[in-house]
Amino acid sequence: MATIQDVAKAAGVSAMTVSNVINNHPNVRSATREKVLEAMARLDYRVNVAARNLRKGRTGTVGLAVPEVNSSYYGQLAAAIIAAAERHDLRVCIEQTGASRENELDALSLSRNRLYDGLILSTVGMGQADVERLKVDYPVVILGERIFGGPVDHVAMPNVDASQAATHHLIERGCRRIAVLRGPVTDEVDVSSLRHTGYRQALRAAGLPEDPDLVQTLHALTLRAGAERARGMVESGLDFDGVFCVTDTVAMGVLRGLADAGVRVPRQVKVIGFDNIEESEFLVPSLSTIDPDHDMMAQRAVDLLARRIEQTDPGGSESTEREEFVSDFSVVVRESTGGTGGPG
Amino acid sequence: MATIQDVAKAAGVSAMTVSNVINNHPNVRSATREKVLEAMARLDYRVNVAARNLRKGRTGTVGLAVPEVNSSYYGQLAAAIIAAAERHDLRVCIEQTGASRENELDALSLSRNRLYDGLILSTVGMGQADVERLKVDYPVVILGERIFGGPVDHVAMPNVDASQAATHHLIERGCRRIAVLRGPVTDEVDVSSLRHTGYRQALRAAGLPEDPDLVQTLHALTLRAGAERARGMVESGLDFDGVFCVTDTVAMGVLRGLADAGVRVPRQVKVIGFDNIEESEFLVPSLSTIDPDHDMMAQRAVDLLARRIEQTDPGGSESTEREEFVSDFSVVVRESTGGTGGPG
DNA sequence: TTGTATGCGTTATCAG
DNA sequence: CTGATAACGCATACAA
Repeated sequence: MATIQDVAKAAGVSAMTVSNVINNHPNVRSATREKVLEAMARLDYRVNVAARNLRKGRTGTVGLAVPEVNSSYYGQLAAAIIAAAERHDLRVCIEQTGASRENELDALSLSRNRLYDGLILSTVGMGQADVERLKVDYPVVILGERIFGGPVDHVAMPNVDASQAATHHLIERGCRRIAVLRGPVTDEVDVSSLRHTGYRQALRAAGLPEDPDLVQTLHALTLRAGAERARGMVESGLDFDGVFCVTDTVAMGVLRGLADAGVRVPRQVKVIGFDNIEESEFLVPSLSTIDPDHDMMAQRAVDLLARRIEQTDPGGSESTEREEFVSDFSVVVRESTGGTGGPG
Repeated sequence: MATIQDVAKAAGVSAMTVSNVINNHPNVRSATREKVLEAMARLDYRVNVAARNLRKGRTGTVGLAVPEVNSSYYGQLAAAIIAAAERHDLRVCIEQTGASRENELDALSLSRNRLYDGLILSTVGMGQADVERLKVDYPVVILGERIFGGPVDHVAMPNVDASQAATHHLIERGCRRIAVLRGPVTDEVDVSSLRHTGYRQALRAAGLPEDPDLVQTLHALTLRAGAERARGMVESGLDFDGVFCVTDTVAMGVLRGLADAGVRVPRQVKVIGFDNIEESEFLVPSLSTIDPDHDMMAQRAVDLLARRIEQTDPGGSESTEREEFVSDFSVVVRESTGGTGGPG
């Protein structure tokens, strides 16, 4: 493999000049530049990123720690983040944490030994008690629900408000006995608890009672769990006419489970989810849901991280206050709540 | 940031000894080891991976170039590959190529400037004409359909056989006018052409005519394209009683489109897909499909790549013949072809 | 068992 | 505008 030295020799210049050409420094005569470029092409020169990283103290790569990529939600989030990072000339390396607190702390505390310039961490296992662990000396952006007021930038969804809006939408459509399908109860503030809170607020605002039987706790927010629970709810004779699912994935399972149980959606039961994953529009019936503007969230998370990374530069700008960004949202009305919104 | 030198000073030993401790070399007295570990902990020492990479000429990271991660299929593939890579102590960095030939060649010819020890490349844009470009001096494994007999290891699906089996299944179930929904016709051997071939073989084997009207070419293998085309087929009065979709994503769209058009599946039309993405089981009706054993494919791809990487080591084993691995497959019968296979 | 010296390939500094 | 020198942090011969 040709090095800068080899190129320099071949072009009859110094290594420094080659480096200047590579990095588009202005002070290079175009004749010299030509010579160097020719030599580089001839020797098929490639920069050695490891050497450059060592010298610059920067890798041009950020880590993205998410529970998994093989789910619609995180897959789409990852894609949006990769795209946003590209605009900052950053690569993205994905770490799968499996939603375990240990793995999240791992990704955080090591950040893979400074393999990354910064880390975007989607917290679903860590909690408020771990907030101290966020005090690390490299750029971190938290993407998620479980940590607030931490020492790092934070991008979150409007979970409570949006869930209230979703539930309110069901009420508007005439539902009076609305079930909520949520994840396990922990002592953390997580996606489920926040969205559950929004659900309760909507019931209260409408003067509807909160029936504990209508609170359905799943062991995991999966297709299968949603399907099984929906079937179980019908078979057990539970009286309900609406379902608010804390994720679209669960809602998709619920649609399947209700179909199994012979319940018609939206006629007998209306269903709404949360996330607006791509598939929702194409289900039968198409799924009403909350759209939290993922692209914007991804963009902001990357922008914040990139800013922090720049701040660690020698000539970087002043360190600024920690930022908390909450995305916008909208209610997407489709067939599962009586809308007409199938695809196209 | 503490370096090995700082630790050495703090522990009263040489940098060499610290290095030995870090890398678990045997020849260190345990007393010395303790001292060093204590100093490392006290200074919060982290190895500088850039320096180590430069020194070792190896990064411990492999690239995975796929068209996108925000699709069920590639998301699930990526997850499987990340998991398999972990077993080899390799990190995975995902490059999204957007299915463009240029980006694929890019990922290949640079391999990001030796940022990766090797590359798993899912080819959907490159073609046989680009086979020369695969002659690079670092480990590459091709995952896909469009390149055969190339100079690198190759992991592929049993596209033709499996598609024949899928179509045969429709025939068995009584279909006589079976449409195929495929991607754009190129002059390459790609997913669509191979699976289309399998479809034709099944028709021929059953003595069924090949009606060109039943060959439906989509501009893209997306949910929307599938849905729109299915609707169009019904509205145009096309006579068909079965659909073979070259991917589950398209099939999912088709189920939606047929529902829009008021066509009952499986009663009036039977549908089968290809890939067995996770969602297929939970659709209404659940989707029959081909399961090509993705985990096995991912595992093999990573194993092959890891082997090549080892071979580039100074003390590495002999270079071996290029390998071509074709996965197994099975037909998964669910409701969309009259099976009972809903979830649970 | 531990230490010394050297170089991996690049770029920042500063001198010419 | 170009070049010499040094240093980034680590790991490896080799010496002690």
